[in-house]
Amino acid sequence: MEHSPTVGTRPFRELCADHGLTATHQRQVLYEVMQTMPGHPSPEEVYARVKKRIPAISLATVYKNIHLFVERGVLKEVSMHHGSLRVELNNHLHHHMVCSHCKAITDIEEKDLGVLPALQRLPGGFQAERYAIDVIGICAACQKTKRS
Amino acid sequence: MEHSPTVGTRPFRELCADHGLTATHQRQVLYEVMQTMPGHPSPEEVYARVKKRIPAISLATVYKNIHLFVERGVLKEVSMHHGSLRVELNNHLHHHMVCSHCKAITDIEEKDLGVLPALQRLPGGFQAERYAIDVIGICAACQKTKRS
DNA sequence: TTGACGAATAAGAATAATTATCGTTTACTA
DNA sequence: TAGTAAACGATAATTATTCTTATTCGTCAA
Repeated sequence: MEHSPTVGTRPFRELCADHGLTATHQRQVLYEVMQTMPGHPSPEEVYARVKKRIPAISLATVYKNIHLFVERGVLKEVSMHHGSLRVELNNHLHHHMVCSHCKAITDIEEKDLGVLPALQRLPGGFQAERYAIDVIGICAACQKTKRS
Repeated sequence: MEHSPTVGTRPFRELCADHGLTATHQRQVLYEVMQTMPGHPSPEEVYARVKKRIPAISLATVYKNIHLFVERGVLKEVSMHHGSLRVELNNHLHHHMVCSHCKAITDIEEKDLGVLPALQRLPGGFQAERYAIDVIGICAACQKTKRS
């Protein structure tokens, strides 16, 4: 099975350099796997997928690198109404709709939600970097199965 | 040590009745303790405080009643960029500023943030009930202790 | 009022999720 | 290519959450 080792590799190395991370094989696979999981995967789910490509990888490594990615801005932590850590790639701007009944999280585009006014001059000298909006309510499926 | 058992008791019983909860001693203490913790306490922190008044209480009881309070709308779950559940009294409308460095959460009034346009007609037939905004950034204290 | 019944509760046990530790291996720099 | 710091993997420890069960609470009929 022929493949070019440089395809996809260079962008990842650049990404690591940009974020001050050393580029390890495990991290690259972790990152690639998460690119194929567009939702809000749990660490266990990511681990299961990565294990197919690196059977010897440890769950602790997955946790450590997820936290590291979050810390360095490669991933974004999704505010949780789950029982476990959830993340997503820090790609395009969107927010979340959280069903208060079944806890499902779905994405909503910023344009479908409207934009907040400027984030300058917040109380206490807080320096804003971004904002995350959770719209909380009842999803369509739960509306059907629920009386009143 | 004399104290009037009705002071503070009746409002709590009313609150329970309003939310369809039976008024138990543990719940009352839990509620009273949380009133003295205006921030966004974790279950462990609440547990530590409650234990001073009810040494026999179990952490599980704290968790269960916190969840129950959230379910019935007495408490509100704070969207977390913490590793653990955080709650607050469900009092007035505000959002949160989360420091991505020290994880502190401070409240921000809705008027200081601006208001979102209407929440009608969301994609997928999602029925919105409320929204919660997290402004993520660096708090004043962390700005000082951080180079570049 | 009192006692039996059913529902709701609290405690502790059990489980799940996450983090810390530590010996070994790997990646970057000179 | 050797030196050094960082990362890895295994597993233990800790923390968070759920489950189970004995007990308690409130109600209602006698």
